[in-house]
Amino acid sequence: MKEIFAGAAPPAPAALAAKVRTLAPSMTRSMQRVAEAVAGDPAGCAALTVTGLAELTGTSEATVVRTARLLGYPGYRDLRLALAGLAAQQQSGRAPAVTADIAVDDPIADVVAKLAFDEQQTLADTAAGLDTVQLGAAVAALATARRTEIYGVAASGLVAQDLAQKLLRIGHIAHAHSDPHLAVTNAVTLRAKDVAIAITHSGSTGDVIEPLRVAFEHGATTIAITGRPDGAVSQYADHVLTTSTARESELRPAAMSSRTSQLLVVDCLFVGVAQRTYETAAPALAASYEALAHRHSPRGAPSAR
Amino acid sequence: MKEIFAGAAPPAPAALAAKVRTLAPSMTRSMQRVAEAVAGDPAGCAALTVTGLAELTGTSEATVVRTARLLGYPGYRDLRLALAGLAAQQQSGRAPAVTADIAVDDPIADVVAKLAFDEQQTLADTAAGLDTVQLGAAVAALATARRTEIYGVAASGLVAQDLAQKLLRIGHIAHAHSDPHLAVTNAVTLRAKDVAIAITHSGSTGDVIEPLRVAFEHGATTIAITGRPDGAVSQYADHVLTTSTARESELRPAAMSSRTSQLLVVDCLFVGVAQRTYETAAPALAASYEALAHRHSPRGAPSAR
DNA sequence: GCCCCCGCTGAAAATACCTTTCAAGCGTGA
DNA sequence: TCACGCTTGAAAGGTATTTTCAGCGGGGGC
Repeated sequence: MKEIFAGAAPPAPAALAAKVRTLAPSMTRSMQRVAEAVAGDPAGCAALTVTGLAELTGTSEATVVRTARLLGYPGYRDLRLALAGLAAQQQSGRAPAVTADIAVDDPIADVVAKLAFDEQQTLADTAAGLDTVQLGAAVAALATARRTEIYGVAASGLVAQDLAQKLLRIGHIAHAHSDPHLAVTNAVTLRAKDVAIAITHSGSTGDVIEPLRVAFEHGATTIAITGRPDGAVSQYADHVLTTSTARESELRPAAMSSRTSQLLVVDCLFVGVAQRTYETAAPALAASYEALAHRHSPRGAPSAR
Repeated sequence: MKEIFAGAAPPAPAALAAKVRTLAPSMTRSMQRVAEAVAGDPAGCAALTVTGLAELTGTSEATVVRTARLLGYPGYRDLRLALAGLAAQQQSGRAPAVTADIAVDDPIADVVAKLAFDEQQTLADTAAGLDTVQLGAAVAALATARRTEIYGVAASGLVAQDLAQKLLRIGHIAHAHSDPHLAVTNAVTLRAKDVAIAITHSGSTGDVIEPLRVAFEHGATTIAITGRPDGAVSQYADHVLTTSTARESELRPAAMSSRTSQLLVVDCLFVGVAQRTYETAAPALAASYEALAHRHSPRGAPSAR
């Protein structure tokens, strides 16, 4: 896992707020205080030295440096540079206005606006935080895979199915599994050149980790799509793709934004694979479209208004 | 000199290139070399230490510091921070290239950016085009429904399942159907006070329209979620919720953006229902969360590194 | 034409800042 | 209750930045 992180995370430019949210759960109390200060006032913190930030957050220099490391920077110096960049970006217009939580008595129009905004934010965070090297490697593995098995339960199960559906449409052998027992028995049959993908927001869903572990130990290439790259699932993943974590609330379960984030990652995988296998993918897409045409009413497309 | 500058010039944020040009005439040869390097490649210079920049420009540390002072910063450290900010601004500035279609040879990073942007656009369009009156009526029907049946096939089938999962979590009786035959036989059993929802992007998917028609004729309240409000499905829908239609391309099937749009609508329905039934929904959500806790490894986050 | 003065320049010392180490404190599970 | 392991901050250690200072080169006066 060490190696994964070492190779994976070049300093993040704008994805800092997202990264803080992603990693916050795995932080200690003092580190969270530092991370919070940093995410809350990038400009202000960029002006401070290690000692200054340590005093501001009531911690020590060592803790500040540790936090910087956890966020993926070599040290505080580099975090500070990124902070300055972030501050400049925020300054120049697109200020990420903090959206209020959805309340019980919000009118329906507000609900629509808030949900749409939150999901847009989630997409931006995910795109910013996605490691394109890992993504590229995952795409390469998928493009040359003999077959692909995807494991996910509950909300992540739907994402798994979505990916399977798409890959099938471009002629790839792919299947999604929601049943943990069947998933494990399926994983046993995997070999090198096969690909296994686990999708879990928490990174610690046993029912999904287990099949990935089995696949990993049988020599398959394994990919984890998770909101917690430091979670247990990453142990058995050759490639880790990180989804963003938005704050949740009572009326807005985590499943909602994690799903949005996961779907974006899955779409990226799909498009990547389609690009790499364009010769076969393009005709396959066209053919599947053709095959479904008769399922729609004869005048399938009523004239546009 | 110290005092003069300290009082006079607050650090310049983005006007650095201009400042370099303005002050260039008053600079000595070595300082000009430094200033030139800094103005020419802010990002590159931001990555260098004093010593590095001195070597790069063939000068000494002292000269670099002097140049920084002349540009209005207390020292090189602060110039470097400003440089990082400038680099970040330039970076984020050249973003609007993402509106183009995804091409076969796009690098993976572009794919991520374009997909994220497109989906954000889809969300905005959907939110803008959603009829809150219809939405409110649909929510009202769902909130008081005895049970809810949701019909959708292929990609829309996953959206149907997503909604069913969510409604179940707050104690509503909901079920999603992908099998057209079972869907029809299920629709036959519906009565008044039951709700049927059809999800179809094209608005003309026979396999989904048929069960909705049956439900409609049996007196259930019917809702259509479709990208074509003038399509055949609307005939049998008491409430029509319109999803947005983004342009598609060879590598970006319509299913992708329609799914994003449909999910937003479904989330709005869910949150609306949760609001209206808050008394029972909140405890139910908490309980389902609790019930799943043991499915995750005891300590979700192994210690860092 | 030669010499002296002035200011630019870089090497090295001095300082500030960042990083690492280590032992004490604290919470946690047995 | 005790022991263990993780978290934490103080202080040592190292690196980057700043300052100092002496050398050097050019330009003008004699």
